[in-house]
Amino acid sequence: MSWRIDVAVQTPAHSALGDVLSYASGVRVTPGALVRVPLGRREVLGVAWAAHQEDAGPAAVELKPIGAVLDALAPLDEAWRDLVAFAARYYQRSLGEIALAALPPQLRDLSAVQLARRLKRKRSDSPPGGVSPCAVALSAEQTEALSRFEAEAGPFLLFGSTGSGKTEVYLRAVAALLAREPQAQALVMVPEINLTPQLEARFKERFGADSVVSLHSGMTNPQRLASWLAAHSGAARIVLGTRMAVFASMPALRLIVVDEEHDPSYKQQEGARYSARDLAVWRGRRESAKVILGSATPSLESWHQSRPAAGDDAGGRYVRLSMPSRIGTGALPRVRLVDMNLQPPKTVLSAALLDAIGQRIARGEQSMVFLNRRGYAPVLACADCGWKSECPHCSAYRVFHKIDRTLRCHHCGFTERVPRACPECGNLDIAPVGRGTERLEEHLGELFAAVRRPDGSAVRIARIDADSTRKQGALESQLAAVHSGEVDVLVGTQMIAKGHDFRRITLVAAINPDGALFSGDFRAPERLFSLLMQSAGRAGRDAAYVSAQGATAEMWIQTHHPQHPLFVALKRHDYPAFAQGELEDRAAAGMPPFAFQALLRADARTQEVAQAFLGAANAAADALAGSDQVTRYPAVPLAIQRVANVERAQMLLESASRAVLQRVLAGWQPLLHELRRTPEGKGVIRWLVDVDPHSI
DNA sequence: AGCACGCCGACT
DNA sequence: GTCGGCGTGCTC
Repeated sequence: MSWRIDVAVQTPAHSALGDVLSYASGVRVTPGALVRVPLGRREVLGVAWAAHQEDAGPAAVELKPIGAVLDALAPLDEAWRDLVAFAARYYQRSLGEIALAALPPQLRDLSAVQLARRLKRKRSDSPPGGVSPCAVALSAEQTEALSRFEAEAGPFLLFGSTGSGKTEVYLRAVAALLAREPQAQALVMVPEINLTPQLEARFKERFGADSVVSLHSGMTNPQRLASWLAAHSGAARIVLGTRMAVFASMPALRLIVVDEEHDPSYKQQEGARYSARDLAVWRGRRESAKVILGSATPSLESWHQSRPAAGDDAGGRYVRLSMPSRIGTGALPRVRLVDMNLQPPKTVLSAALLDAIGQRIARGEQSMVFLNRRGYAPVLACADCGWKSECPHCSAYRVFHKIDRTLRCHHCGFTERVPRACPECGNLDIAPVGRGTERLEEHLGELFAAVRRPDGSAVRIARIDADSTRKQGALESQLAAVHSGEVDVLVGTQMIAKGHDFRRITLVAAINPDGALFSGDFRAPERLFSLLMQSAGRAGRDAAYVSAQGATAEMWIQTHHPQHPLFVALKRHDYPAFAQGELEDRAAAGMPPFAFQALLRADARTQEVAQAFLGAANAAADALAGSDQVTRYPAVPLAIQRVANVERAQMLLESASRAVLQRVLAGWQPLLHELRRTPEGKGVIRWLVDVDPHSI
């Protein structure tokens, strides 16, 4: 008796190979089993997807025999395979690409024997797990949210302001689950690696170190394999991780938490461009696991999808659980708008803001100033001939980093020492234009050089951004310095606005947030509002500290548009008002969440070649059923049109129906593969489809 | 994606 | 005369 086994292997999307490759086997291989199979001249890891019994008689084609079956490991279950299959289909990628990316990288290199040995070693330690009860009393809002969570099916949108105690709700929900069903598993996702350690600590404290494993790209390969195996075997109760964790194999999954669900990092931006938040909701429904999406500023998609009260059928499918109040007495910080139109021209820091920071210094409190631009200045320019520090490989300026006197391209990494004189005309007068965090740090240093702290010492200014935290452990040590009070004024990018609890900060300032108000990206206001709300949440987290100081926590915003509805809503901490306004605009303009989008992008040596491919692709789509219900916009260059000498162009597709858009995309895929072999496809370096794109 | 094959410039 | 550049093509 012989079998044909269909195996998902890592076939790249461009290869136009089928979703699965078929191999011969003398025995049936269980779907979901990990196998090693020959592919070309090498042997690769694959996941058995289906087994077909071959009729006796001559085989149509001679199949290569399957290699080793890694049967020390339980096969990936059907629910997991369904999730992978759905993600592959929805995001227009191959099955194998998603499946293999979802497995720990080390599994690819391990032989069957090595894996068996590893598993034997693992089994020896026995994890006893005890849930330590929590002494903290719940607020009325938390109690209400939890009881509705227990009573209803969800999915739930936990709309809780910063400091309202969302994490405690997650912990209780997990605790209740494990009390009811000790062998159950919960998946908890956070947007960034930086945020895992403190959450991990809280979960381990509550549920025991052995019950919790982490899964994110900052871990070493052996660590990731160990965590993955613990999840897959069911030994781990709680898996805590970043977006990749949505694909963790968890046979007893009953609960999924997506914290800060609005965060853009849940959308993968390269390779398979999936949204871990959306997949989490899909997975929850498929596996009957309850899903909680938590945020103080939900994505407009989730907000639109949620209904405010029980039994209210208006709105969407999500149950909205609101926790508007901060725990304890800490009031939300007062928002102060500085009208920059009334300031002297070229003001960087208004006098009123400087005064407020000075008062904080005098009282021994901390301030945080953020600016979304790292480096010293975004451009270096020649006053004489107009030369600017363009990157020779990208359509962008190289940023001036004063610290090491370099010009660095933030897109391709091209770095050179700053020229002494203008490379065009030899003029020595080349000057930085605009400012980044480095220059802001320097500027603040000058402004406060003469100021003394209460004990007579000099004011201490620190900066946290991607440059200052490049080294391993640098972020942790810099955060620790802020926590221990070694810093008076902290300067940084949005990195400092997310998640970290700075208890002694009583002032947060956004220096120049206006860029996002009128940018071409329709999601920019949503991101700005969320960022400012989160930043405001950094101030005065420690209510006891703030009131003991007699201080008021404040969020300062310098803007040329103080009447902008975004700021008006922010001033009142009124996310619902902001969301309503944005949703009305989106509805009127026929944009998400009222329409569904996809991008086709092409990269080539020249813009013409890239656009010609998109043009041909557009024409090819005419023939597809449903294409009349999909608006196809003309091909345009990307905002940054050239990166590392590659020209990039894209076209947008939009439809009121997700299903129709999906159907068109699915039908398009083979046509796009064919196009590559036509004259219009020659010279295209790569093309890719981005479903539900985040930035367009 | 890998990893081959395949046809043109600077080296022992 | 070879070593090696990366252009094109294939992988059940």
